[in-house]
Amino acid sequence: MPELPEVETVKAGLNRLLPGKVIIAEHHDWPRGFPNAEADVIEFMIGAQIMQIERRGKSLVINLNTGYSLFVHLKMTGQLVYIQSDDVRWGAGHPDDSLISALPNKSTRVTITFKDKSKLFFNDQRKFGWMKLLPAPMLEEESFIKKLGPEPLDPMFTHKIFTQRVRKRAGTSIKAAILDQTVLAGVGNIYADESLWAARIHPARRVRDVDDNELKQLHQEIVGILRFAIEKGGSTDKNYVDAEGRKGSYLEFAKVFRREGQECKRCGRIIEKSRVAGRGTHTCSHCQQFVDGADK
DNA sequence: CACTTGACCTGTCCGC
DNA sequence: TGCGGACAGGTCAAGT
Repeated sequence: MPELPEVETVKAGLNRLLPGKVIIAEHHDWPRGFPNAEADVIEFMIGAQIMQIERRGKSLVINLNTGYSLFVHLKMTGQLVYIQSDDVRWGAGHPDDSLISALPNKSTRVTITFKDKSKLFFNDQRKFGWMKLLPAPMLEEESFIKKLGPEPLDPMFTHKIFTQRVRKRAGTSIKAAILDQTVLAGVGNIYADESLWAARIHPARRVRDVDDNELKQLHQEIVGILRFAIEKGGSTDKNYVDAEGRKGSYLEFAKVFRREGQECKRCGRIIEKSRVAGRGTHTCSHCQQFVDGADK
């Protein structure tokens, strides 16, 4: 569920909290959550100082002063939560209005302890997320990063670049095309549905049946919605929290996502839920007409 | 090669 | 109340 706005929010929080911290210990109990955590690798993070944290698509890069970086993907239910040593949520079980009451909890996969006794917890209920410790040159060689498309919020990402890249997926649905991380990096199910509603494009339409003006509009909506979602701290559907355990509020402003059965804010018709590109998909059947191409 | 589907997981919800 | 199954959706591998 963490998509670009959520990961960007986590990144900003970590950048306020972590730089300068010195790692003194690492603990993990889910091997696939930290697949290269052998002792001779971990030694490159023990004693290391945290530098800047970066984001690429939906993944995070926590740079260390040893030349190594922690490469993290939160996938669907991953969280990176930082807790001061005197925080009541740390093991005390004091419920509050955040989603995090006590840490570590049963979803905690990795715990990183700093010299000042504060901790960073990597929690992941569904165990799809992972982190890897890699030297900078290997990070650039990671096929996952190499294949990622452009960053939507980069000023260089114009509607012309967007159109050119989306058109390479002519035979697939427009929703599948914008979810493809090699076309552009960072859009997931929530913002795909929201952008397509805003641009009045039915998600199941083939790319070849969507005209250039529509793609230009879609590009504008994607960029605008991602920026707005970052302002709102991202979307919390079930699990997502930022680096301090706080929920995001974008879904209060969502027009279609998880709003099936409600009235469309533009035309008043009922929002429907269907399945497109293998994902739950929310549309207004009036605002987003499904038009099949005249060919075939 | 282009594209779709299933696997990876756990927690929740729904019908019986 | 319990149980089976569907569903949630990011990414990769396997299948068509």
